[in-house]
Formats: sequence, C-alpha cells, structure tokens
Amino acid sequence: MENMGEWEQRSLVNELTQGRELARQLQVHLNVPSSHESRESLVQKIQASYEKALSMLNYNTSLAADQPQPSGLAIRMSESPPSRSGSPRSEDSDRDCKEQELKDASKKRKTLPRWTQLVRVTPGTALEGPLDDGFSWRKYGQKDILGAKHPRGYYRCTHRNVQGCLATKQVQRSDDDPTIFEITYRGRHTCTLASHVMPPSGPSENQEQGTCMEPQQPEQNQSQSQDLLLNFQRGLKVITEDLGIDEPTYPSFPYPSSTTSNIKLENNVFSPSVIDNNVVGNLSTSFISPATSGTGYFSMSPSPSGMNNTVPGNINFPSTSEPQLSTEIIQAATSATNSPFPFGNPEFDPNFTFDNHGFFS
DNA sequence: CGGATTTGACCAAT
DNA sequence: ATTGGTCAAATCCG
Repeated sequence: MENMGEWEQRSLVNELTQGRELARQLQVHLNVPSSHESRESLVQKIQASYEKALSMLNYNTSLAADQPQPSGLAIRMSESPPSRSGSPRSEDSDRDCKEQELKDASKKRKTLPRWTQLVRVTPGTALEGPLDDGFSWRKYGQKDILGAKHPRGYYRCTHRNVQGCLATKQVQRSDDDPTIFEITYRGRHTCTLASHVMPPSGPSENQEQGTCMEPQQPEQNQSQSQDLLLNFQRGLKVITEDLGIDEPTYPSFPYPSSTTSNIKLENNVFSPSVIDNNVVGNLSTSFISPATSGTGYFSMSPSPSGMNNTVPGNINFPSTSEPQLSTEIIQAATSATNSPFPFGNPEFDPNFTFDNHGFFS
C-alpha cells in the first residue's frame, strides 16, 4: 500500500490527461452539430475522469492524514485531537467496556468530511420523505434543533456494522420552505453497493479500476451520481455546500451532467493546513502552490440559523447547459473548524479555472 | 422473526 | 448549562 505512490501518481496523471483530452474533444464537438449523445457521453467521461482522479487524490491524502505515517509528521492538526487516547475516562461507570471502540470511532468522526446539500423538492413531484440518494440509510436518531421548526433526522449507513461504513447523513427540513431539505453528509461510504447502474458508457481506455485500492469509492460514486441524476430528473434542485475542509477525503459529489459545478472541492481539500502529508507533496507540489491559493472560493455565508438558504441568487451560473433539468448546484466551501476563511462575497467566477496548470502538467 | 424506526436518555462539544 | 449527536430499548412493519 505504501509504495503504490508511484503507481497512483501515474494513474492520476493519466486520468487528468485523459480528462483534458476529452475536454478538447468536447470542444470540437461543440462547434459541430454533432449528436447530443456524443457530447453527453464526453461530458460523462470527463466527469468520470475527474472523479476518479479526485478519488485517488483523496484516498491518498486521507490515508496520510488518517494514520500517522511513519515518515513523520502526520499533521492531524486542528485543535481537537485530544490526547485522550490514554484513558481519560475514569468516571464513566456506565458503559465503559465498549468505551474503547466508541472512543476510536468518535475520535475519527471529528475528522470526517462533511458537506451539505440543499435539496429542493419541486412541488408537483411527489417525492417526500425518502429523498433517496442511492444509499441505504438507517435512521438512528432525531432531534429538535434550536431555531428550527422541524426536527433533524440522523441516519447512518445500513451496513455500518457489517462493512464498517461510517457514512452518515443528517436531514433537516427547511423552516419556511418545506420543499427544501438540507442534507448533510458525513464521511464516505466504504460499503460496497453492488448496484452500479452506471453504464460503462464506453470502454474508456485503460480504466482499470483502482484495483489495489481499498474497497472504496469508484463505483459508488458513479452509482450515486446516477441516482442523483434520477433525482434531478424528478425535478429536484440540489445545492451543495461543501464543508470538508479539515479532512482530505473528498466530497466527491455526484454532479449531474450540468456543467457548472465540479472540482473546486480540491482547494478545500488542500487547504494549507492539511498539506504536509508526503503524498500530496509527491503528487504535485505545484498544485499546492499559493498561486491560486484561492482559499475557499465563493461561499455563501453559512448563515447558520438564518436558514434563509434560498439559493443565493447572486450566484449565477454561467450557463446551465441543461435547462431541462431545473437543477442548480452550488458549492460553498466553509471551514468546518479551523482554517478561518474570510468568507464574504460569494464571488463565483464563471471562468473558474482553478489554476489547473500546475495541476495538469 | 428480523430489520427498521421511534424516542428518551446519555454523552460530548461549545 | 445548553445544544447537538448518538445510543439503545421499545416499538413498528413486512
């Protein structure tokens, strides 16, 4: 595992290169009255490439950050890592036996990535409670939240015990606009859903799975995105708000085929604080370069209790290439804990080329 | 009967 | 002390 760095790196570059190439092709297609399908397919491939690349990156980084690597530092920074690993608990008399395990779990939980997604259920399409996103969730709690009209539901992956999948999500209905649900995901699914509906969409060259990787993301993402797509088609509006700052894992979001969105997550992921880790260093030092160090881009003020949500109208998308789907995606980066970003103006530059030079080369 | 949900209590973080 | 998140026993549902 450790030494798959090189391999990984190469694959990563491959993916990205491929993505670039595909993008070029797409560009060509745009100038020619080609079939929608081919374009669509290109877009999908591009996205697939990016997602793949992202997963590789994140997988690595998460690894590096998660386990104190021998090579040194494993900065897990942040204020939280209490050195309680010892056995601080002297009082807890109740359920101490399992403490250990739980301890670990909860400890990690802190560093789990989070990202929020505002989902609007367009009236008319009867899609209420479930809000299925492709995964099977098991509700484990519900709580009234201060200042919120509706209670918040807590869900965790059904296969948590079986496969140790730590993914969880919280669903909260908006105060005034009952058609909006705020879904906060935490952690990634590590469970294996054998339901990849994703049409391979063509033999993309050497898309061999990340084989040596852990049983993790690849397909999942896809199936998930598939599902989301479904949702979109049902008339959902999805706004995402990314929170995965302090932790490398990727928000890896299933972006529907609508252009806009994508990728920016990375910047967060590599927020200066997290850097360090050998892996990233190897992968692309330039990437981290302050160049765009553009902290966390746009970002609609988290307006915690305000709830107002209502899709900050100011953020206008360049051109939602898919008008048919009334979907909108917004991603706001917010720092979960530290990394005080100077939020402020949701400037979301349509050009939005997050300096890929360094990245791609 | 097994798995999911409900719900109040417990725990941790602020 | 307050609030959000999780646990787990009781309950519900197929």
